[in-house]
Amino acid sequence: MDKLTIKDQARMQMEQIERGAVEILPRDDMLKKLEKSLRDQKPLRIKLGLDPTAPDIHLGHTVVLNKLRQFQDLGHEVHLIIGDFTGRIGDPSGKSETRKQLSEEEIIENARTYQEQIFKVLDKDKTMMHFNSEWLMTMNMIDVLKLAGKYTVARMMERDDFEKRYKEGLPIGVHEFMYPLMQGFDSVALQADVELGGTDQKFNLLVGRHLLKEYGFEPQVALMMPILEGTDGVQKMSKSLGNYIGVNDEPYEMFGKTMSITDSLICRYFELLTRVPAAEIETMKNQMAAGELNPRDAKIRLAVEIITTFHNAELAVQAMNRFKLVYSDRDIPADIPEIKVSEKDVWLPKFLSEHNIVDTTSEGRRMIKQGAVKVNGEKYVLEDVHLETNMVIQVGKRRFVRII
RNA sequence: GGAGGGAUACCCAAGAGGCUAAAGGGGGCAGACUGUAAAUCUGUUAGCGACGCUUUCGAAGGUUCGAAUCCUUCUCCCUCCA
Repeated sequence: MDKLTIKDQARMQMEQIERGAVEILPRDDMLKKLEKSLRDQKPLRIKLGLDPTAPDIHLGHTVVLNKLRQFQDLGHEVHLIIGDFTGRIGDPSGKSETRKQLSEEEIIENARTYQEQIFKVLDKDKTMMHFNSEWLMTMNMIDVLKLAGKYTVARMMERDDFEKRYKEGLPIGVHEFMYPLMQGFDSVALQADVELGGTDQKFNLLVGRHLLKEYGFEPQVALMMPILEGTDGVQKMSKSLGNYIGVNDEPYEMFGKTMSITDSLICRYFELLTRVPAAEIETMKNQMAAGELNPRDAKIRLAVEIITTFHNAELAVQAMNRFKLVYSDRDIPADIPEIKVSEKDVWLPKFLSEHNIVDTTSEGRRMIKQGAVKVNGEKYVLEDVHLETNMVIQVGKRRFVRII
């Protein structure tokens, strides 16, 4: 192992870097940068920009974070940029409408929450944090115009979402044109070697590459990771769509959400979210196709892997057991919320809404009418109920309370 | 600056004075089924101690026995022309 040439080492790094990546632009530059880094014994500067809009990180974000972690393990430097300044504009990427602008307090709070979660994946000691207000805030109008002059409206309009919005008659704020330029300027400020992003970031990443050149630096390489589909299997995972699994979700919540993904997503999740070797994933895929492996069991394993990563193995097993109890055995879990009552004879819809088991009394009535309510495991169709100590009320499959 | 067009529930989208708490689709929730919070099918999807009442069709006024629908003003968006 001592006699590996620099080219060989670079190739080995490249192989790891390419795993899971959708596109590396340009690939040759990546390889050259790796070689140079090895030769000069100087780590590459890997950049990732974060828009502090949603404070909660979900598994979709971790796809890119995992890749960053890989770079760290290969000895490179990770630079995270909290877009505290750009967050005030809102990234137009993949949006059919203009984003809300954030207040300063929101941004600070979100950035703080971000950091807490990010280090579940990244190595804190090898990560550098920046706020892009550091350099964007101090620019004056001349600097801004100079920056704006580096790109043309026509090229800006090439961007998929701008074009689409324009055609569909949806508004595009002029300030939104500045977003890719500012993100690109972040790369200039950092002199980034590589910038990571989802495939939706392609345009922004390439603008960064262009700007580095314009400002007389070595252009960055753009590395794009796939966008993870949410639990619905159709749209990308996002908090606003509600199809996400958050890294801060409780183990049981994570388990359930993982079990709710569509079967066709199982292998993809394994590939992008776990460290299960590719060969093993391939085997599972074949077994499922052949009917030898129940997709449910594959999902159980997936859920355990995910919870182990973000919590620990013990909690993962607990969550699994609870899930099996509730769904496979149709039983009542042990640790359900308890409600202390003084009144014994209650109107159930009101009771359920008062204790946040349903949102409104109307919904409560609906649930009863639909046969979704069970008392001590028996279907309950009346609206009035006489409560007793230790009585268990269930609404739907996963909402339980115990009366004490 | 001028001329047209538009805003409907969580989202998309019908409706053009009473039959509209508002079609249809998506999403959500529930039931059945099972292999699971998968797939499929079915139901349901403003609130209220409720065969009634209250709020809801960009906002505010007005016409009318009666308005999402007609009128006025305002806000926001789009298109074309400058």
